[in-house]
Amino acid sequence: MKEIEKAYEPKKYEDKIYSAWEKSGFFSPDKLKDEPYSIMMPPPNVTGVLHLGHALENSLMDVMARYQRLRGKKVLLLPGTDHAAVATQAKVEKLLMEKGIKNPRQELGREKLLAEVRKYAEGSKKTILSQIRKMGTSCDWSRLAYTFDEDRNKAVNVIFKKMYDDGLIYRGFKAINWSTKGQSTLSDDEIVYKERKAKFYTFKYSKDFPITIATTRPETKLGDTAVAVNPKDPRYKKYIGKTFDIDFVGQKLKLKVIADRGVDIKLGTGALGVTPAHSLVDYEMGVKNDLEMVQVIGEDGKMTLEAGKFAGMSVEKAREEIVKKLKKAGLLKKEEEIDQNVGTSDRFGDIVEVLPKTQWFVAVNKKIPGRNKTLKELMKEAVGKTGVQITPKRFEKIYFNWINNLRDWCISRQIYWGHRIPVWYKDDKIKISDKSPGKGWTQDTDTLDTWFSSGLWTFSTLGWPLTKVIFVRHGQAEGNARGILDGHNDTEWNGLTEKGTKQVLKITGEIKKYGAVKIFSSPIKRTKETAEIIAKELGVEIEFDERIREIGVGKFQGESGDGFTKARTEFYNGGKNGYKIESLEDLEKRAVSFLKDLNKEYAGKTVIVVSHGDPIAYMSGIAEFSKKKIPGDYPPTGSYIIRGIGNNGEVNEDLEEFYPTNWMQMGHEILFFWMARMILMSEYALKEIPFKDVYIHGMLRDEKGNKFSKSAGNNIDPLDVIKEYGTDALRFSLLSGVAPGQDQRFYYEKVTGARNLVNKLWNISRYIMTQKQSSPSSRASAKRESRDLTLADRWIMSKFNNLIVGVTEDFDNFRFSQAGEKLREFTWNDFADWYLEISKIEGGKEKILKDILEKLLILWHPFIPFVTEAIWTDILGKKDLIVAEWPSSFPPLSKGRLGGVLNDFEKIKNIITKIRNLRAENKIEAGKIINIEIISKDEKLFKDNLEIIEGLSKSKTTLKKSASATRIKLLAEKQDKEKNKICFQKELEEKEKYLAVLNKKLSNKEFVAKAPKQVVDAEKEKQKKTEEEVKNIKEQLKSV
RNA sequence: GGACGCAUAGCUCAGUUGGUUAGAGCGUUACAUUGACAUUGUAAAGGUCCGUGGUUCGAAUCCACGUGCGUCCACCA
Repeated sequence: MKEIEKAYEPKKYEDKIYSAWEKSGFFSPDKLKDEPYSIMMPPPNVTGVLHLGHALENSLMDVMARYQRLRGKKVLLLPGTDHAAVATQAKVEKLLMEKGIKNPRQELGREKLLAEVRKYAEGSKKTILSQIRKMGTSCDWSRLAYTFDEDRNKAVNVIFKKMYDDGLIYRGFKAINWSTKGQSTLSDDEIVYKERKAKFYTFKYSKDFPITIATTRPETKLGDTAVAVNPKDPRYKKYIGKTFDIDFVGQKLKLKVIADRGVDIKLGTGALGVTPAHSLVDYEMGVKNDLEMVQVIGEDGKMTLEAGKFAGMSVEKAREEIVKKLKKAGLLKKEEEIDQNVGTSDRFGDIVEVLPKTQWFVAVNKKIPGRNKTLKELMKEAVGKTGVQITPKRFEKIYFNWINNLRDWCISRQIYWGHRIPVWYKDDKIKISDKSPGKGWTQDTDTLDTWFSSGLWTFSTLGWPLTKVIFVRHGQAEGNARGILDGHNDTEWNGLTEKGTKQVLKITGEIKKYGAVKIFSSPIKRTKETAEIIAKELGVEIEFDERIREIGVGKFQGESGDGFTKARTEFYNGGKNGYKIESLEDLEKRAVSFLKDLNKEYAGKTVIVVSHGDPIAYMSGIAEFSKKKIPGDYPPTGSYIIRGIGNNGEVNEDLEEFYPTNWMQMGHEILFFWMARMILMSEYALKEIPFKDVYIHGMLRDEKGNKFSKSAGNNIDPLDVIKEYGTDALRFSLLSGVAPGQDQRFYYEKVTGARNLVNKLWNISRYIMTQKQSSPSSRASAKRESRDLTLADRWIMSKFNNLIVGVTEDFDNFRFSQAGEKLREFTWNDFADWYLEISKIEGGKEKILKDILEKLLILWHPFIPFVTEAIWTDILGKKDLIVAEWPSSFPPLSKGRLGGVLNDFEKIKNIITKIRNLRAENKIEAGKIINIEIISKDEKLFKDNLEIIEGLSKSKTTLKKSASATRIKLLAEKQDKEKNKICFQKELEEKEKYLAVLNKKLSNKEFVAKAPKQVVDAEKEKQKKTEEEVKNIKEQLKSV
């Protein structure tokens, strides 16, 4: 065996191991079998590099993916990135501005700016992907996706059209959130509220208006069209319904007094000015009361012409002026300072104005045609009992709370970077299309909210929108019955037989439920007849298409037997022998062209394709055409195969196989942005939940508990941590000592601890594998090799068995931290500190040690993949740890003996610890062998394990049988009597106190009567034991 | 205004459905160390589980109220 380094050196292994993993193919589910298990990576924004939060996410996903893979699942962990529309454009614009381009949008124009953003995004993407690799994430790179690539764009366009057709996406002139700095709309969720001081003005619009109102924004009052009061308010009842023409600081206003139950009688003056154009709440009141909208603030953040003489002023300036005028006119009643939450743009940072604008919205309160439910209702139903499970559960409440407050979602943005809204205009006509419908049409200039495409992530990554195709092979024809080879020509033996007709009727009944919208058929007689039967039964239209006809068999037409084989051979040889037979390539060409067209037109829908043996075998992928062997698998006549057909005409089984996804992890800050939208889109498009389980993790903070942020300058690059401590150490430190949903602090001591642990495991392995065959340190061990298992053996096996069960349970319940804790405890304490030390004494344990080590590495692998792999291959010389078999139990110990073994071994451990303790208390030098006498009723147990006791406590021990519990005597040593006495007294005190507690408990009649019997018995047991111990210590005390 | 979370050893945090003499890691103290590992070993010290009530045979755990910190949401005019 080659030399193994004393310490594990991550740098030497990690990159090498990662590329070996990639090469192995096990990152892809295509090489795995059995039950599918899927996790979608939350795609990081291409706004920069990954931070520690991403490192945490990668660790979480990967620990789960690897665990499931080891459990034998067919795991898909799908990687990707997010174009992050506003975030990315805002970032690039900022960079450009720093370079001196004052207004990038104006100066560069759409195309040039887009090119800049794309360049930045691509660079960022590259960095991010390499960082994900560094984290050891075992994702399937062959399925890498990007929210802004072609396939995802198609998904966006398809769903946009579907929602538009269903009336769920509409265009409307409404009050929306506007970022002046970003020159774009924002959804309600993109607003960050910041607390600030504001002046709260109480005033009258004019002398002749009877109601006093209060506001922090007098300038918006120029756009007021109503005053709202509570219908129950006696002060204002008489005015409700009346309209007043008034003069407000020189501006003519027409104010209607309206009643609204939402108005708080006690707040302010109990009346408020309603500005439908500049407040979302007022807007809703406006809709209810049919109020006019007067826009006094413009998109540039300045007062509009509607604001009369204030036009052109900034909002702040107008406010100042108005207050001045009110004061002068004696209309200002009160001016007080209050704390106010002001909405700001999360990406641009400026204060968000509300103003009216024509935008695109998703209607959340409108019934979906044919489903009699609103999107909001779908979202509500999807979470909880039978739907999505959220860990920890409390986030369900937060989710529902959000849903209840949900308004229509504004999805159009005025920025350039993002999916262009697939809407075209010509005069007053509107068309939804991904490309120009023709001359004179212009596309909407807006782009979509980034969360619109993120919402599709769980299924747009799996090939959606697929066309569901039911490939039907025609029913039995004359030719089939007679064994005659039929090409694509119509011949006299081409019609369906009676049996054929029956076959078709039968399958028609079966495929009815899929709701196909169209039948495509080969025009040849046997398929035509088949298609017609189906069409009649289902009432669906047929379209004949030459591209799915049977292959041309040239001169073999009408042959049977031998000709059949010849024709097939020729088909795969590409018709080289001059028979003029169609080749596989020919078929491929026309079939793929057909399927591509199909997917363009019927994405998201189901169609029936009636065709023949060869084309169906090819199109459905049941035969291995690539190997150019004559396919053995044919669909029999009158049978059908259902397949999803993807963008490139390929068979796509991913959606079928991996949806809904099994598990998703995310931070709580993204719950509404993302989780809610994914649920919305998935329930709407697929009528399914996007994932079965969501695991919410907390936010990472720095060692002081502050958020990581650029401005605070406390950012930590995960790569720096990896460089110094290794990926495994970083991963384990992020996953241990945390509870789901709870924020966690990152500090280096924790990483060091994890690094030490990794190294410990390395050295345990090194020791076990480099041990010379049996080097017993004492006399008896040579004999033992062939003997039965010792107590220590049985103990470690029981412990290990418990570990397997416990860790498995923890993983299954997403208790990663606890699984890690258990593993650490076993590895370091039980296995290394006790068992390994015992093995040095008892000897002959090579096999047990190796067995446990191997299985232990498997248990550890999800957490610390690199070091376990390094040990597995380099030290153990084994292969493919990544798909090793997760241990179920180890080894077969009868349950009855288990408890006894653990108990007995505890006694041994106790004795050893006590002796060590005695040594320390009496300051006996470490190497010295001391003489001990143990007097105990467990004398036999100690005798059987005397070697261990003596070896681990460095003592020479004599045993004496007694009826009572265990006593230890230190012989022939000058003992520190006083100290010993104090020691014993202290112990005695403790024990007596405990005994008193037990006595009290057991003398409580109610306890004995009402507590479960097990509990009472356990307490009695403890009482008995403690009584003995007390007696014992008392005796020892005497002898000191 | 509503909701949620946190408060456990000097520090950072675990603690699944109420049944332990309340745990871990780091730190601290003492001792040890050239054969797996100083990224180590052995031993020890260290807690009124925020407070007050309640439910219960039994509460760190459930309930109510209070205190301090944090987060989210909202028609905060």
